[in-house]
Amino acid sequence: MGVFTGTHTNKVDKKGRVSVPKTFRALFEHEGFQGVYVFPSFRQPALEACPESFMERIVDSLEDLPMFSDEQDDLSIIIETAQRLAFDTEGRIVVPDDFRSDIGIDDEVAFIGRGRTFQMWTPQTYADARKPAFERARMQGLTLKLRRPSGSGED
Amino acid sequence: MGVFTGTHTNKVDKKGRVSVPKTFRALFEHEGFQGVYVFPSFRQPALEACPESFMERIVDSLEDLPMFSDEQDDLSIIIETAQRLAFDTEGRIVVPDDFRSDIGIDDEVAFIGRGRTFQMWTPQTYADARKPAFERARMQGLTLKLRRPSGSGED
DNA sequence: ACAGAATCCATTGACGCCCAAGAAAACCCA
DNA sequence: TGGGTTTTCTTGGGCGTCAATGGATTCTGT
Repeated sequence: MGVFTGTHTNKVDKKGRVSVPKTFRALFEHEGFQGVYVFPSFRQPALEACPESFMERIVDSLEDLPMFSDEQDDLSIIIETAQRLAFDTEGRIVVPDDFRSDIGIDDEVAFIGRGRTFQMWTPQTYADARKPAFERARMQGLTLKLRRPSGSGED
Repeated sequence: MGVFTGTHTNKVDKKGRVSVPKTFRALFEHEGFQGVYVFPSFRQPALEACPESFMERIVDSLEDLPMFSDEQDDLSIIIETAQRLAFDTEGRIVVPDDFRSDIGIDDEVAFIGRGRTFQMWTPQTYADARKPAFERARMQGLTLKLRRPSGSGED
């Protein structure tokens, strides 16, 4: 199946085009739409991105919330702002200007794998934001309780 | 199934390539992806490495947390920094420069088996770190209570 | 006709693949 | 058991392919 992992920094050209890393594009092989859905994160100065199948999961999850509730209204902003960006022949996308200026992207974009989704940051902003998080993890002895492997009862 | 055990030291060539010990590679026989996921350790000046199946376990565990939550953000560091490194025909991987300089790897890497995962150290750093740990274990008379074998009632 | 967008083409630099020794371990047989 | 042989693993380098990048050209709608 595969997951989005790692960070990869690519250049933005004058036309606003950026190559999506090949390792990320590879995960779109079985997608109907060859491109990404992108929307601004409301927690970080970054853009969230995901394949179409995942966007549909978000929509479905939103439908589980009560219709006309404040929560549904608020979270719907994801769908309202999400842009559908197709890959060009070389696997690039054009990030809309307002998204770029929103998070201060100039001539480089850092692609950050997040498992089923990925993010796009200004490289320096990401570095600054992550350093303290990494230190916190080190100091607090961050642990992760692993889910049992799905196949067998043994681990 | 097999586990990663022992320590093996191999050379890094000019291109940054290192052979992953054959005994480790053998455990990837039934993996979909022939290569490792590598990320810096929080706890030690070392790199953590694991097969794809293990990385997917981490992602699944993260998905059990709510999207856009703080916990998910913090734990995502693993996935964000993890690089997917494929074996070449000879079973080597290329360790990215920033990882190497991070932990001071120059021309040799020590592969340390840790069961379901393994680590990569600068040989000297590992030796220095292990000596006191081994002494502590000896002095304190460490013991380990074994889990019962899962298969039979035989012992 | 013009602006914006999509497609095509060329360059370069990194990466994977192949071949060829060294080095080490396993093997065999006397 | 020892020595010699064979196989396997590791290491090194050359080369071709492909991904990333930049630019030119065509297409589209207004």
